[in-house]
Amino acid sequence: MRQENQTLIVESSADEAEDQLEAFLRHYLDLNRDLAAILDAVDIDPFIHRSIETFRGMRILNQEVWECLASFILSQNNNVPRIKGIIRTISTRFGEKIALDDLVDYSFPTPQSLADAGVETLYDCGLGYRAPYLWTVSSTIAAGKFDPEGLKSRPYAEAKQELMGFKGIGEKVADCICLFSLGHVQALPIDVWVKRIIEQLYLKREASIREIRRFAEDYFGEHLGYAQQYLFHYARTVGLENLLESEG
DNA sequence: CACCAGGTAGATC
DNA sequence: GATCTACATGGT
Repeated sequence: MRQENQTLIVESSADEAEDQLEAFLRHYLDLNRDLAAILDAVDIDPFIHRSIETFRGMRILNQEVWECLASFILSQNNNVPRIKGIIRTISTRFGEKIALDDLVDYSFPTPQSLADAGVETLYDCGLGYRAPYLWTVSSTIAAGKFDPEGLKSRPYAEAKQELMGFKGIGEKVADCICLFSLGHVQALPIDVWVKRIIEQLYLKREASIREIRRFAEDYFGEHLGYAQQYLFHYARTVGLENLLESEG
């Protein structure tokens, strides 16, 4: 998939009809959402203004629920390169091989394949203490006792609560799943970065998770998740210090 | 050898 | 509820 100016060019080895592939991609890339309206609504101060100015067009993907859920369980108290490495490892070991011309890659493993692999094998992939978390959810899904895709029909608060029922899924990971795979743009995953951003840019002091959430919900409103994404991306790629300077 | 990384569970007050 | 700590692993 590549973009040339205003055109997206897609090549696929799947045997789907063209219009189905297009419909899928429109949803996956969140193109059906009125981004301009959202950015307009959250563009309320110099910090987020600069983030929007710099990254206008960035959208939040609607990832597959299972892949998103599993990936964010692995993300807890972990760094991005290692998270990527672990996902790469389990995909190579338990996913399906996918080929397009001379490109070869592996799909994200199914719940069943991870359930079959067993906890010990997952430890071997370097998951650390997250191994039993991932294995348990995998097994529950494989046994038909939980349907991740079924969460799509539920309101934000319900989906979040159900997700938090699993060991290894706390508030932050649940919010990631809600935002990145269920389309709930009011969800706010508060990780160390979001905490830092709200504290340094807005509150000018240390604050608890509860305080951060209360402030951000009140301040940004219903499109909180998108506001977060623009600030987060600016802080991580350009730098939080650069945002601080954009005041006034 | 400390400290950190897209946190969470369990214990405790 | 708010606060404290252990937790696997790999990188500075």
